[in-house]
Amino acid sequence: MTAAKLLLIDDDQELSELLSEFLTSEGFSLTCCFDGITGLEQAKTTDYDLILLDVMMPGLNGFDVLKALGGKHLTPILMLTAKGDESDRVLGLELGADDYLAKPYNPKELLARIKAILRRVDILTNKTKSQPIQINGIELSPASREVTCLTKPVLLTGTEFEMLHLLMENLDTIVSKEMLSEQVLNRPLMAFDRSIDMHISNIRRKFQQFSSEEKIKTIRGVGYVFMSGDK
Amino acid sequence: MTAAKLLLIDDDQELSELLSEFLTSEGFSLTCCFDGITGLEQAKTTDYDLILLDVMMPGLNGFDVLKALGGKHLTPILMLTAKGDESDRVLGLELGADDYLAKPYNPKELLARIKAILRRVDILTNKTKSQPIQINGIELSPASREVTCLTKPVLLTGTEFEMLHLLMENLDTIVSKEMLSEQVLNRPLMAFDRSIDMHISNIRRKFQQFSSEEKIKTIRGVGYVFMSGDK
DNA sequence: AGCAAAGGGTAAAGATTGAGTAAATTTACT
DNA sequence: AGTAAATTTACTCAATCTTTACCCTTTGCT
Repeated sequence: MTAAKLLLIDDDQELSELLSEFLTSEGFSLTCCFDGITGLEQAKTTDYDLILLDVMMPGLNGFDVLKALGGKHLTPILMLTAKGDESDRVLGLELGADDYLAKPYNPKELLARIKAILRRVDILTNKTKSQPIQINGIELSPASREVTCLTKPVLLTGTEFEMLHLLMENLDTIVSKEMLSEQVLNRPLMAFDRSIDMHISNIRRKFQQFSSEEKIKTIRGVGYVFMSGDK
Repeated sequence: MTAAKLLLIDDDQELSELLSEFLTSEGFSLTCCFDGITGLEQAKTTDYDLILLDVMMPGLNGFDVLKALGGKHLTPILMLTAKGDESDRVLGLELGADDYLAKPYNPKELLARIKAILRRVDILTNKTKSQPIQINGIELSPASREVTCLTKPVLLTGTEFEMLHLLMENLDTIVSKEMLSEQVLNRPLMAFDRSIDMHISNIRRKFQQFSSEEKIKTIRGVGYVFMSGDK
């Protein structure tokens, strides 16, 4: 696994320094913010693997940041606090934190908890990616990278396969062009990039001979949806 | 969400009883095992959403169970222990536990931690899509960008969809033209801009064939309201 | 009531944007 | 080098968004 990107939000610069050194030596890449506002800004603009969030901060405190991020942020959050207060812990977890560690903490335990969270994320995001998907006569098997339509094989290129896979994983849910570009082509979507359109076009063509009904619906200005079609 | 299935592995029957009662009252479905071997057996044969695992048990202890389950079990594990020993916690987390709570614990905190883990799993397996909105026979699904009126599809353009979405989210609440312009068209409202009026007009027209009653009410000089209509 | 002014409804025209795709080019792999 | 795949180019066309224009309704004033 490539170095996980962590975001540390803590007003204690000295402690941050120490922690930064420790975690960097453990192979993480760490960004530090010393107040809630810049921390929140960072969290919203950059995609981190995990956020370490101190509760006690002047201005925007940890709970405020948690609230501002909303309940469904994708990035896991580990809260740090000087208080050992239990109701505090409960509140943090209810607001959307994933774990809670009281200061002063053992760096080893912090490390272990960070790893535990990242491992869970890793397991869960890889799990779905290996199970075959069957929808409406189309079967896609990630393990063998084969796709069949009504049991007959459909020969897709690697990118076409991944694109179809991502769409089928998100059945009846829009997958934006940005998402397709980032997840499949591994680069941000650029203006006037017609590459995705091309691949979609090719996928559609390869399926045409088997079935006339269009499974991949275009959502103009947004992306594409793989439709289950049972309406 | 349907009731999460939990597995409790703890040799302390009395405590298990209490915990079982508490968690059941919180809407979980709980299975108890009183030793490591049966616990391991259960964990392997049935698909639980979360395992609560006591460390101190005669025979196979919590760590042994953890090891036996292997590093990449899909089910998250929360360990419970009488010891507050840090190295113990670190060991547990390294062996694949997702969280660690020392006895005696506050039931509220346990509950919060259980929920935090389940929420993380939920987010990562992305079952938490943006929820469809249903009002008065009209259903709007943000995920697939589809709108139906009395189960029949209504074909809206992107802007029309977003405008209706914003109005339906603010049921019975006025949405100003300024708001509509900024949120949907991404620009400040200008004098003599009739664009919003046009879109509203088009939305109304597309719904006319299904129902005569007007859902979108005009508030002269201010904006529009989507009416729940039950008065 | 009468009137003027402002705001909204909407058809139609015009402008703009985004998608489809053939073909050419580049890239990546053998 | 040879080949398959991916990307870019270039062009068309269709969807859809905006503007215009005209009419109707409401509001507020005398």
